[in-house]
Amino acid sequence: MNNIFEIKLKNFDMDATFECGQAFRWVKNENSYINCAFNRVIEVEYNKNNERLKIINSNKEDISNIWSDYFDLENNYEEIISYLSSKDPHIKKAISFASGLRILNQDPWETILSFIISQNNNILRIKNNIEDLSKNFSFNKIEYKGKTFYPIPSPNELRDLTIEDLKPIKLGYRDKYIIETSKRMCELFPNGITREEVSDLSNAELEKLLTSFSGIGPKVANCIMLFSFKRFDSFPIDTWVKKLMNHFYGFSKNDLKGMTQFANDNFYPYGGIAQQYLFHYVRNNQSW
DNA sequence: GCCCAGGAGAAGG
DNA sequence: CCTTCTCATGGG
Repeated sequence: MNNIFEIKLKNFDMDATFECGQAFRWVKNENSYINCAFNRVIEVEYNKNNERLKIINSNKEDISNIWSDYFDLENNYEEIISYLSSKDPHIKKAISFASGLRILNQDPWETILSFIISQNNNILRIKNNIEDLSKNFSFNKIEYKGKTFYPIPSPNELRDLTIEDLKPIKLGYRDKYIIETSKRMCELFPNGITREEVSDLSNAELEKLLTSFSGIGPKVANCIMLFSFKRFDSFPIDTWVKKLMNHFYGFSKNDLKGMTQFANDNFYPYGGIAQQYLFHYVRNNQSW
C-alpha cells in the first residue's frame, strides 16, 4: 500500500492525545483512531515497540504539508517534558500520569467553531453538537471504509443559516454566536483564516482579534491560540483549571490574572502545554 | 428538583 | 474597572 506512512515518534499516547478535550472528532477503533479534518479522512495507529506513528489513507504531500505539522513533530516533547517537570512536583506528577500527551496543531476554523460550542458545555455534548452540525450543513462528504465522514462546515456554508435552521442541532444559546462569527469571518478572512495570516500579531493582539468575534471570550480565545495557532504559552482557564490552580498553587478561584501570571512566570514558553497535562490529570484521576 | 459542564455577554455597581 | 445574572441542553 502506498497510502500508508510511518513516522518515528517517541512516547506517543493516542488515547490521551485524542481524548483529552483538545480535539473532538477522533473516533476510536480497535487499534486505531479515525479523524476527519482539513477536508480529509485519516486513520492513525501507533506501535509502542518500534515507536512509530502510522498514518493511513494519506499521501506524501499531505504528510509534509498538513499532518507533520498537525502532530506537532517540530516540538521536542522530551525536552519540554523534562523542562516542565523540573518546575514543581504537581506538574511533574501530572506529566508522568500521561507523558505521551501531545498538543495537536489543528485547523483554525474547526478550532474556533469547536470552542465556541464548548462554552458552559460538556465534552460528550460538544462532540455530538459538532458532528450534527457537520452532518447537516457540510456541502461535502467523504467515504472511508464503508462509512461516511462529514467535514466541518466552512464559514461560507454557515453564514446564511438562521437560528431556526440550527434549532435541531440543539446548540442552545450558542447558535447565534456561530452564525454571527461565520458572517464576520467571511468578511475579514474571505479565503479562510490561517496561521500565516495572523503570524505578525502578538499574543495580546491575536487574543484581542479573536475575542472581538461573537461567542469568543478570553478562555475560548486562548484555546484557539493554543490548539491551532501554535501559541504554546497561551493558558486557557476553565472551571477545571480554576479548581486545580486553587488546589495545587493556592490561587483563589476568581484570581485569573494571578493564574495567568503564574503560568508565564513558571512554565514559559510552554504554559499551554503545562495546562493540558494538568487539565488531563485532574479530569482523569480520582485522587488528585 | 438540584448541580455541573473546557464561559460569554449584558447589566449594574 | 469589577461582580453578578442569564443564557440552552443533557447527564449525574
